[in-house]
Amino acid sequence: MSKVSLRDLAKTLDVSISTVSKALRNSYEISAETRERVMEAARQLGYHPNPYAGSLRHHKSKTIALLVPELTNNFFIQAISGAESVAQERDYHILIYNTHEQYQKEESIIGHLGNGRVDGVIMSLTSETGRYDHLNDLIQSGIPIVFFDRIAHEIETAKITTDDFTSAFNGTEHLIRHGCRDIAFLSLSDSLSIDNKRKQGYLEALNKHDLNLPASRIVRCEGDDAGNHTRIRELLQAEKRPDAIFASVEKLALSTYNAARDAGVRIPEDLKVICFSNLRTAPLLNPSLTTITQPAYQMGAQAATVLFKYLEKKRPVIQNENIILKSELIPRDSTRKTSN
Amino acid sequence: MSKVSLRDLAKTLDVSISTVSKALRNSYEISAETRERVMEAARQLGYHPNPYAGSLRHHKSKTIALLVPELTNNFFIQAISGAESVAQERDYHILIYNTHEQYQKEESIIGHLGNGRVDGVIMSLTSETGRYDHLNDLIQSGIPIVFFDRIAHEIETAKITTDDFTSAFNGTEHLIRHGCRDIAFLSLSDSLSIDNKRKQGYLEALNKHDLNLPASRIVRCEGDDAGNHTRIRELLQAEKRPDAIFASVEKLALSTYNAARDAGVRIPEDLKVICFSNLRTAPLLNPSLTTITQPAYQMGAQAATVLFKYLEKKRPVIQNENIILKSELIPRDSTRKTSN
DNA sequence: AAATGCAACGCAAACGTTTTCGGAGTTTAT
DNA sequence: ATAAACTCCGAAAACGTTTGCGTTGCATTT
Repeated sequence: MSKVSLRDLAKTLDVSISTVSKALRNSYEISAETRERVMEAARQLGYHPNPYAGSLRHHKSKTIALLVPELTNNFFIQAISGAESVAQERDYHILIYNTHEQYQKEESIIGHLGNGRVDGVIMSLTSETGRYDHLNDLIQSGIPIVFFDRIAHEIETAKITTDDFTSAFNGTEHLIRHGCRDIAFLSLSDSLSIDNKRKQGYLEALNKHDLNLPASRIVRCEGDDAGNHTRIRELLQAEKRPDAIFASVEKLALSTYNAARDAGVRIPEDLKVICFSNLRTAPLLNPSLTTITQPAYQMGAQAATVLFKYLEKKRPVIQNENIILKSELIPRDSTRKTSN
Repeated sequence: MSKVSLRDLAKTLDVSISTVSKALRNSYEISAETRERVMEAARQLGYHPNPYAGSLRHHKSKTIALLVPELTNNFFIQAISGAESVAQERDYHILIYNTHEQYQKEESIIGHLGNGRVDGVIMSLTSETGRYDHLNDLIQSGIPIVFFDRIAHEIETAKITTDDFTSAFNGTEHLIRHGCRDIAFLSLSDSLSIDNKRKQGYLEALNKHDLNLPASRIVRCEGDDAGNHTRIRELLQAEKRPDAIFASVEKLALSTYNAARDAGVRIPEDLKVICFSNLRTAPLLNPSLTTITQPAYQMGAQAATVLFKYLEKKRPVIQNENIILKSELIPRDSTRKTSN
């Protein structure tokens, strides 16, 4: 039972190809009787239309691309899961690409998406991405992009984010209320919008509470886990170590846990830790980890919903729009007040 | 700058479409001079070939599908990541589908993959999947499938698994060596090959050590987290509770941690826990979790490698082949020997 | 001078659809 | 009875490629 085409159906039924095609699409031009015959034969022979032939005619692929900077990451996975659910409902297909936090890969992949392979793109930027020509080119060629989390402000389109500034502000205040005065901020990138917003929220909270900290309290980390580990360990073993760490992303908090263990620094007695995270095991950690949890699944679902809404129009140019969802601060033991 | 086709290039260069096409593919039929002119123009106008036109001609899409029963799952994500890396190297594209542990979805998605959308499939079965007609049909229609982890023995093709029997055997012996005599096994499915192998390994170890346990020590769990939680809590609060739990999958171990906390059962003093898991935070849990960790990334990469090897042949019929990778037992505190 | 060879290019078919248009046959209206 | 309208279907173009083959012009060989 090899592939069966319209032509095959037409031949066995002794009608024309166009009749078969119309019958399958319930055209009014076809009599009920032949329609039934065609349908039956299609079922019998296991006919499935060749998607690419249709794509070629319609300039629609019913496929979107999903670009993320990291795959083994709870946040992105949940977002992907959300987008996938919406796509499955709408009979869309999802091509997935890992940009590995590399601008060069992002550019290359976006380039390959040019000519009709996908109808639209959902993406989160690389931590290296500082210029947006490749993205603008794609949009110019008629393929809309919806951003989530790591967005490009400069591009006019729909962007799904969370209240990063407020969350970071609240998170920092949470630390201050629990007795911290020397809070280090672990940053991932200088070019990323979310990183900057979180940084600003952190600084604004310090400012409100008249805490003057040296610029070195903002520690710039990288993709490399091992490097981050030693960087954080040095921070914790320095002359004057911070009494709290605000990790801008989950993996930096995990590195902090490991580094603290190595350095003999107790959490939360010696060091309180909070971070943005979608870790399911946060309540089970030792100690349980205080997190700011983003609605990752909803962000992905929302991004897909917005994209599909526009894709169903004839000329899909997405309006500039900022959709901001709320994150949730979940206090746990890593920021628990201690006697000393 | 809208989409530019071969025809557009031909028109601006005042040559025929076929000349342009051949020039771009470095045909010997084209002079070096025109070849350069064409290349330059293509670069200038940002020409990218329409992938679907090519697919239509060649019956090759350079695309594969990846079906997993769950997305928010560390094992599957790492496997996906491995497959994606290999695919990106080879310029293949990956369509991703979540079957949500539902046979019906699996069947439907497989059905839609019939006519040329993909060149091949990499998948892990649903816990509900007990019949394989849909998969056989797909293979009959010329689209090869490579299984990983949750495989279908009945289908002749390449299958990537881990040494589930041995790992479960060793894991159970590990528990026995650490003083456990009443070990419960949390199972996920009766139809899944890996679940059965793990169960057999568990039973064989019990047998070797002359431990006779009632059949009720094998607890059949489900997809529903809440249900599992109460099921496990009841197990722990029963008259005579087990002194160890062997969770066949990660999420059942996490439910066990939660249930133990609810029931006031201490790990590892009252209950030792081991499980198959790819959790990055296993060392950071309270207590740290003893795991049998599968080489998930390598499994995905391996599956992709095997698939691509066959796809490059003319008639891709995959030989029956069992590729078995080794899992690693990593002892941690959840199975630590305690005084009492 | 005629025949042959070769280099460089264009024609056209094909992949599997969808859709416009026209045509044949039948029914309805005048 | 003739014209008009309607029903049902087929022919063919188009989407953007690739490729076998034919064609042209020129140089080389006899």
